[in-house]
Amino acid sequence: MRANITLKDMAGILGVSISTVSKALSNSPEIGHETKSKVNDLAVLHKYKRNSQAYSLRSKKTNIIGIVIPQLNNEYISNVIDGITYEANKRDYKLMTYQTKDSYINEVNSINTLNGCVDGIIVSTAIQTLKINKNEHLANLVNDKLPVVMFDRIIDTIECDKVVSNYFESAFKATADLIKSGKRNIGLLINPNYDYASQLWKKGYCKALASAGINIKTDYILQLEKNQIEYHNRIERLISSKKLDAIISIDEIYALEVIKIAKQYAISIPNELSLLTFKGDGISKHLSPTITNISQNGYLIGRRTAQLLFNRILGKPTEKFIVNTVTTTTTHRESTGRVSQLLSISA
Amino acid sequence: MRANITLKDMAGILGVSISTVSKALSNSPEIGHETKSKVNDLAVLHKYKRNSQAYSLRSKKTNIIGIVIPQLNNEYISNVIDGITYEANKRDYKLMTYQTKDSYINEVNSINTLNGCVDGIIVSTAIQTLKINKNEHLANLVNDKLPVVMFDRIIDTIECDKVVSNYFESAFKATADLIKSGKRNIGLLINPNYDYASQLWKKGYCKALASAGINIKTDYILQLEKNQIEYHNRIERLISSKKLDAIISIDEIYALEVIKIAKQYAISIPNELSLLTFKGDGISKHLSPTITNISQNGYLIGRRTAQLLFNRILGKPTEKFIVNTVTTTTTHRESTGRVSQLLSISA
DNA sequence: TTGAAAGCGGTACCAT
DNA sequence: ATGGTACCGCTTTCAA
Repeated sequence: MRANITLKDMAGILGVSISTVSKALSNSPEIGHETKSKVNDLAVLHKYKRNSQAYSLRSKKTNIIGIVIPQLNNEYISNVIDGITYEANKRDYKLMTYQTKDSYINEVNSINTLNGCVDGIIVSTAIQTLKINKNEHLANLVNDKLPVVMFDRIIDTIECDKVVSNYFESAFKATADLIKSGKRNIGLLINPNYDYASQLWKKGYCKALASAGINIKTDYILQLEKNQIEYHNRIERLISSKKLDAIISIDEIYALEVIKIAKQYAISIPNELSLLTFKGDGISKHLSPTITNISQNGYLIGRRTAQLLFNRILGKPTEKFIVNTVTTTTTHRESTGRVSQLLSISA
Repeated sequence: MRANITLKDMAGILGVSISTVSKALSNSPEIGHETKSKVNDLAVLHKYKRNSQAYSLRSKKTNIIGIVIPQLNNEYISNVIDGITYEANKRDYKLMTYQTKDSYINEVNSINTLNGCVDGIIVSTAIQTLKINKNEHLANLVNDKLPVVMFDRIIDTIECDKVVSNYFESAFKATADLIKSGKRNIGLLINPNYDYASQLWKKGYCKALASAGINIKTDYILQLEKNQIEYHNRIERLISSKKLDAIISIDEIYALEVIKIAKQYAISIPNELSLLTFKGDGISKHLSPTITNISQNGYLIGRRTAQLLFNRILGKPTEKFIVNTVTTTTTHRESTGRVSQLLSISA
């Protein structure tokens, strides 16, 4: 830790008291113009930076917010963090970011590390946490009155502000568009029910089919888990049956699997099989065929999430907790050629 | 910031002095067994956590290290951070991670935010910083005697420890393997010379060609920039000339571009064109064809980098700065079918 | 308008 | 073995 110049040093140099220097720097009306400019000049000259530890100790604020997310490995989360960073910088707050790699124990450890040294925490919970359904670590934060905001992978029972995407509507529209373009046998690749988004994707998908009078075939819905090896086989079985004319994937990796398997079985995308994916903003446009994708506006989600958190940290405490929904953006690409043509949207 | 129990509180409860409590908790030999266990029990009961601000103020250490990297959006960097996290947790250090999105001004801001509130900084510098060749923000850290370690995107003139991959050897071996399998017209997609790794890739590639007595064709070497739109056209021109029988790409996105263009020109990978990529650990195995890739061991790089940093922070100061090289791992996949068969390696 | 002093929560030296 | 005290750098109340 670098030894910066302190208020005491500056007071010594200028022959005034520490309190005078402190007040001058915070532009207190108590201090005369002359003194203020003397102090400010010296501060600039010596690149004075307030010691954040001392300030925190005194003020009981750390000016740090914690972020706990499953993985740092994609374009979307990178944008979320960018959005959070923007809001944090604006308020002179710093960030501590931890990834859990979707492990419960990592999540608990990260939360514990953060608790006590941050003014608020942003969480998108690990798959494993959802799966085993243990939330005390998060409930404790709320009990401790530490402001918490969850996004994406939220937990209903935790009482805090939340930011999500319009999963239901996205799935409904994606499905309805496919139906409009003549598809009737649409596969759905989602996560198990413990995943909040997947539940809503399923509902939106089912609603769209029902609205069109199409029977829901449960074997067209695959609730997959990435750490189970057989997920590949399940997708392969579904595709090789050749019953489908479209597939909606909630996950980019599953979509890549679909492309690989389709190629293997000489099924042409999009001629025989349309494909559309959630997530995958980073690579969808670089693949061949380019893949239509529904992307979450990560940057905006990050900003909203941070704004809600700062409202709790700095602001007027609102009574009710808010669930803020950010809309997704669909980018039509080659993998749904007919759909895109019909809707005459392109990108 | 949650109000935790303090030493003073505990001293009050137990009717002993603050110093006694402090010493008991740090297991000082000065304190009697009885007192120690009384104090420890109470600490556990009330979940005592040392106030890190107060500790930092006193000790002049923040127990935080800063990380400044270009982007958080890939598997590799996620693993690097995992490695750093492991070493940091071991020493009870916390992390502040900032991404620059490859912008110089973001990098300067991140560094400045971090300087003064961390005990050391790990940097992989932004493309723009390399391009405009401005380093004062990093040189200043070194001058301030703040421990710095750079990895991957390093800057030679900054005097600090560094961790890199064996770029030269990787490129040499990749090229030599392709030559061994009969390829003679090998394209190379790299970044401009300001990128340290690209320079070495080019050298390794040239050396391998020279060793095999193959003339180096400079128009087979494309030094691309992602933010320039024409990078796609340059790749397309190179591939559509149909002069190549193999391509080595230093970047995953360029490799995806190659696949797309090859498909467009009905050039079969790997039959007519072998493809091999650096980076891309996340998706190479999910594409079709699966892509042979040379991956950097992100986790290990993270650990080494952190170890070097902690040596400087905590340890015996070594005189000389170290450049630590971590070897890459080649995973042979479909995109270099013949090469992989010849070398009888698989994955 | 300026300054003295207390205190935030620890640590460590020096007494007892 | 235990306690008193000074101090880390800053903010803030109260006094001058």
